[in-house]
Amino acid sequence: MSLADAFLSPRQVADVIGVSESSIKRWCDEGLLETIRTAGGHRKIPTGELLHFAREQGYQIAGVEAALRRPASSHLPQPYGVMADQLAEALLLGQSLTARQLIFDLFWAKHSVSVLCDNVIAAAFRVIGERWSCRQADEYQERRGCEIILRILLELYPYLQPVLADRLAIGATITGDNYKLPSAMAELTLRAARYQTQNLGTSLPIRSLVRAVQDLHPQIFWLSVSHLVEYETFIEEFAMLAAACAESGTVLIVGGRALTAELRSKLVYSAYCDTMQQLNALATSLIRSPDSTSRSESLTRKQSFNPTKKRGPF
Amino acid sequence: MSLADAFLSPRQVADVIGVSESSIKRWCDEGLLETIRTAGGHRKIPTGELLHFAREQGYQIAGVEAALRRPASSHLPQPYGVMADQLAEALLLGQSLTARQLIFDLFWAKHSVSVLCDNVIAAAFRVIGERWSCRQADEYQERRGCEIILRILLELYPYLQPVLADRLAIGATITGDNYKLPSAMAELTLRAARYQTQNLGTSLPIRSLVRAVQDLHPQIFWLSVSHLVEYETFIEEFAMLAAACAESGTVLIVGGRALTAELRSKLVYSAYCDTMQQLNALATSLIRSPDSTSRSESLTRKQSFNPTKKRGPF
DNA sequence: ACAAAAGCTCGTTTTGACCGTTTAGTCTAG
DNA sequence: CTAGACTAAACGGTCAAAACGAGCTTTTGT
Repeated sequence: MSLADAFLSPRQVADVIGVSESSIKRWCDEGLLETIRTAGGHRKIPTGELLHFAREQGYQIAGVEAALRRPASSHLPQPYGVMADQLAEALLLGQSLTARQLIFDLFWAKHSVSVLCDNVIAAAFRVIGERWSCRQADEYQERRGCEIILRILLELYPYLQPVLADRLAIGATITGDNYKLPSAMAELTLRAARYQTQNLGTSLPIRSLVRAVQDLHPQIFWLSVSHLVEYETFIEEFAMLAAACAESGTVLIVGGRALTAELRSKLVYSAYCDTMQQLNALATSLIRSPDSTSRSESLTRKQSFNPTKKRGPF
Repeated sequence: MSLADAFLSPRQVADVIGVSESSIKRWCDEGLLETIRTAGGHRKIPTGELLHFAREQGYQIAGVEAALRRPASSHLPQPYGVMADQLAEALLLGQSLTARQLIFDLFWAKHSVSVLCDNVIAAAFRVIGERWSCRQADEYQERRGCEIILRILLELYPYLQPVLADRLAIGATITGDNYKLPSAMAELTLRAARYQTQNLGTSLPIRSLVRAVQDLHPQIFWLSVSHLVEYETFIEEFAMLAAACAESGTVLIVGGRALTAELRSKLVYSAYCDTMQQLNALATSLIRSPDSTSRSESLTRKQSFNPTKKRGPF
């Protein structure tokens, strides 16, 4: 557990995934595994990179991982709708292991986290929402399912590629909005896009978010608005947040089902995202063209990332 | 972070970049790392030089702060107060790695999770609360710290003893109470006491909690009440929950700073816990004498687990 | 059969563990 | 407040184990 495990030698990596040391070295040199070199020229592989590589190549990692995701489950690529239904079922019943298996199988099958969030997790919660409105599910079942998913999402982090230096994204939800899941998915998506992330939590006053932007100067600020209590004050205070973001060169990305088109017309922001895939596309494009984060342009040019009318997970 | 971190020992540098102390010393002597020598001949590496070297070699040093925390100069078990202060500091600065290292160090040193929750985590948040009331800390810092701790606590689960069969504990917070941390600590404590746990989440209507008890028939139901909005209806609805617990032979354990002595006098429950250590003692005693959960006795005999007046973490 | 990928060999270089000795820092007694 | 005692950590040096690179052999997949 100590930090000493941050880097591994080729021998260690070879043992873990069960190939020869030579292969590891070759792969390192070919760039399949991101490695650093010691002063003397020895390769060092960051543990995170190993986990990412293992998923990429489909290698099973000896030990805990193998037990966690036994290949027993069906390898047939089921359509997302079916997976979402299965996940919804498992979550309603509180079967956290089944849910985890399901998510990990998909993740291991190299589905991107943004796709996973949109097509499976958000979809599952839409199913759960329908059941709930039909009185076929109780509130505690939905909430328990939410807690389960939140934990599973956290378990994915170690398998993501290492973060890029100087790429910070922070985010939160506003006062009165206690929906953790959309914000958690946004965080995961941005982390998968190699941003270092800090989740400030739910139900924070915009006043405090402004200070966070001023203190941390993130490249991205995500704001998830699933529930809105004070319409007027929100519009007012949101302007302060936008101003702070403009000031620090931060891209302000908003999302959430409480942001109706009518409300959005009264807000100034950098981008609106309906889905995690849009968020992913946006985050990736920002890395490729870092100049678009320049102070002068970040808030003036609204980006449109809303091609579909399908209700998003935010 | 203490100020005296201008210079590092070879050991510290070795920990940060993940090589042996010998290598660091060799590199120093070869001039790859510029070093100062003390009068007695010990090497001292300026932090700036380390950062420069790491950048040169491509090392990602995420855990500088964490490693810098090591020099504590003595393996003497620091008093909990000091640890709590250090943890509060790290959390306020958003240094998740430092916080994690700190918690894990204590955990590895075989401190029980309940002690850890009470004397370090809860204590740290009291410190943060004081800072906040003195305007020395912002709300987002407190909330970010809370998110960080929640994740660290989740990381501990894999290291706990397996659960005992047929020992289920579920819990939640009531509508309007969005304090996740006390409930999360309660869950961890019960899990450490070998209960299978299900956290239903925050801000749930008691009506739904009743249904959860009826559906799941847990041995324990924990209810954390940190914030109370509707005093009267709470008293009323709580009686329903107590009745449901009595019905299913569930031990109803309550806690939280919103439960004043005056309010408690109007409630019927199995036990009130001020601290996680009390909760732990209670949970353990229930396993040893499972007959005490029998339907007839569970709610009639109130247990007193409140020997101190110290404000608890609930 | 054949090309590409994986694994192996070998002489050289780097690393990390070991160990007896010295320094730094803390604690206690005068 | 200083002196001496004591412990943890750093020192220097040695040496076996491990990693390096380059070229060669075996396996795999079509």
